[in-house]
Amino acid sequence: MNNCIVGVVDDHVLFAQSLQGLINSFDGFEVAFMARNGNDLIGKMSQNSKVPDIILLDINMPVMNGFETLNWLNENHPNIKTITLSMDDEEETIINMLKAGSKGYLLKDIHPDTLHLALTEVLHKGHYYTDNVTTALLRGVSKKDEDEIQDHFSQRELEFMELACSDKTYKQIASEMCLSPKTIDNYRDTLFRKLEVRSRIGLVLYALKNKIVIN
Amino acid sequence: MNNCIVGVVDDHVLFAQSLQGLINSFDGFEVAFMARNGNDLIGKMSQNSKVPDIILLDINMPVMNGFETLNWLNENHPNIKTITLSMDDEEETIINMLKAGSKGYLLKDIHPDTLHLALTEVLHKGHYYTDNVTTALLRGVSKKDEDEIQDHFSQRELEFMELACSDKTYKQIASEMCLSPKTIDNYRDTLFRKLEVRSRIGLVLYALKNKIVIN
DNA sequence: TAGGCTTTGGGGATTTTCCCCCTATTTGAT
DNA sequence: ATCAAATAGGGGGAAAATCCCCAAAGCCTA
Repeated sequence: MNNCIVGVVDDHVLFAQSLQGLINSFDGFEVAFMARNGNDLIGKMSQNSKVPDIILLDINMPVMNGFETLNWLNENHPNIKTITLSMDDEEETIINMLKAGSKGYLLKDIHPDTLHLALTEVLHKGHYYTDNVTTALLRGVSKKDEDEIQDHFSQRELEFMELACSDKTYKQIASEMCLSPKTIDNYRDTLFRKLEVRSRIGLVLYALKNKIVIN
Repeated sequence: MNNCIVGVVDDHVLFAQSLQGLINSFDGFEVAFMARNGNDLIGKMSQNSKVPDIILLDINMPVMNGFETLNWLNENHPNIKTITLSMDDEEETIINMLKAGSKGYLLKDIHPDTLHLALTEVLHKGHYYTDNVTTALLRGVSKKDEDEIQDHFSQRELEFMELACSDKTYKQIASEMCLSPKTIDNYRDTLFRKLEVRSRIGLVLYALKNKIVIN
């Protein structure tokens, strides 16, 4: 059985080197090469004959960051599985990396055993998702906090927004809200200005993106 | 230290009873009551003085199903944590239960140890998300498979749909696609009929819901 | 009690969208 | 070789949406 080849892409030399030592100590894993950013990786990938099975990828790197690197890998080496290894636990960052196909998202302060487990799982099952990943994804599907929404929109505006996110004309919305179409005109205009959009489509996209209305 | 009180809501008597036996055998857990569906639960909750900490909830039940029951619990007993226990591993079902606030989603054929772990984690951390949950959520944020999309829409239609999901007029879209506005009219009409929608909003909602265009 | 916000409504004009109708070329499949 | 799509385009009209303007009642707060 051959070793699982791992690549490390991180601009923090000290961290990357200790990571290499750690991974080489894992049975069945070996670090084939290290790169300081995406550009460096591209260079090393074209020279090196050993294509890695798994790449550990930092996000914040100069020249070419982790997100760009991941997209390049998807295009050029779709079979390589990547695990993001970052200090950033911003929800949006996590989701962006997952959307781009990262097979795992680990914070840098995890226990070495977790890294070992992650590598093993990604190698055999194809992915390893920790709690932070699921939590981020979960917030992505659920409605924003009512209180937070109500700081920015009145009750009536919210009702209108909800109905605007549907295949209905304003006339129909007006009658559902028991209002004159002219009043609906008014809510629309107010929201357009408030959200700086120029069309109902813009309004709908805003409402969905910000989880004010759930699709 | 008091035992963690567990409620079981499931219409399969045999399963519910063996589940009760299993949970009672776990150290620190005890089943306080069982209900055959949501309605039954509501009745028992009003009589029983012992409010459970955790409720194990089946989805497919007569009279009042798991989803409705979960929403009732959210309204009336927001502190009770629920774990869904179902045979259905449909992605949409999973996501709906999670949106409604289920703290875990287990398939009925899991190992007893997993149930024990789930109960313990939900009690202490507030949630227990297995791989099936994360996978379902992940598919919810990522674009549908290109091949599958292309079975239903032509390349040009997809380009148009992408642009239609933005705060732009058809005139602007036409010029971005280097087409006459009349041609855009045509793509719109074709898609409206194909998707059975009556407005651009409907088109946008379809594209987003079906992950054809990612927001 | 004055100012501000929400809610409600209207006038009027301009665009945009929607919904039919129609033609023609190209390309791929049967 | 023909038929079915995809692609491109057009005419014309009705309906909706957009974008200004404005007024007034109600309600809360400083």
